[in-house]
Amino acid sequence: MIRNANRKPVIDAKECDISGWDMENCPVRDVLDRIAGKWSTLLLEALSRQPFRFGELRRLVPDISQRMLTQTLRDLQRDGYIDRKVFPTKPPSVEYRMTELGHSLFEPLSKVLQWAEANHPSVKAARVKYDESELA
Amino acid sequence: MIRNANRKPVIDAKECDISGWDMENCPVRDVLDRIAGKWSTLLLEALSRQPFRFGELRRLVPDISQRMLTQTLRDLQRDGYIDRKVFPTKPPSVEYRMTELGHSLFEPLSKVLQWAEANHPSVKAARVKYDESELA
DNA sequence: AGCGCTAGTCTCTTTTTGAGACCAAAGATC
DNA sequence: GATCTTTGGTCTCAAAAAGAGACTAGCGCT
Repeated sequence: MIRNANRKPVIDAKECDISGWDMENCPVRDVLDRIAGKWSTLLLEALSRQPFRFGELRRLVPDISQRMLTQTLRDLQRDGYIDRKVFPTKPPSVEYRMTELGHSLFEPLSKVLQWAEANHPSVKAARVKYDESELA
Repeated sequence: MIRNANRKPVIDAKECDISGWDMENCPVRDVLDRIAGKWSTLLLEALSRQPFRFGELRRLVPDISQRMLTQTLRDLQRDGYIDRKVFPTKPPSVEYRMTELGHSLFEPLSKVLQWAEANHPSVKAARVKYDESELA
């Protein structure tokens, strides 16, 4: 006998909210939407090591456009992860340096990076397996 | 005396490569580009608790479009973080369940989520401060 | 005189994302 | 028995975001 699709859901959505998930004004989303960008993590990793100047970062991440570099740095600065310091040279040079807040964020974040490095083979294997099964 | 902007860079990009950063075939980028999406983390958090069906996830994350839900789930499945199980009901029902790999990823990832929740006030404060200084 | 360096901005094109209609078959409702 | 709902999607079109590349200004070097 085929079960009805309208079987009872695994759990009601409202119950899940109770278990500590507030959709409106969600802190996790608010914070993560910023560091989840394509370039944010990369820049944070670089700056976690030491301060860098704009051009250095550009050379360090060759396939980032100047536009996105500027924008991502500004976003990170706005959220308080990095400091921007302008030296009154001609032409002016700018140094980006990770703040305390940035370092405290990077601590757990680096664990994810380590996981990524360690489990890259598993992920690649999963992809191959998926693509093969799709092909059929 | 004003320093020349052509002062020696803090460090040469090549040196940074030596300290363990391979730009081509970078595992960190390859893995993170997937979980860095706007929705991935949200779905992983939900599925880390328990399996959910498509419609349940849609109701749980109300502002995701069906299109992006489908696509994100497929990406997560392809990378081996979740399993997709179809029940031959009419209409068919589909259950998404986190794999072992997914759980092992979520362990460090949840630390970042916790950080986000804990430090949300600091981030919001930083934004206010930044916006005020920009306003001037 | 001409080139390169600095840290960006501006514009244009391409890619990604979002909103919503549409699907087919079965169950529930009226 | 006609209609409405529900399932898990796909398809199309519009809007937003990202990428590519030109352009800026003042100084040093050749």
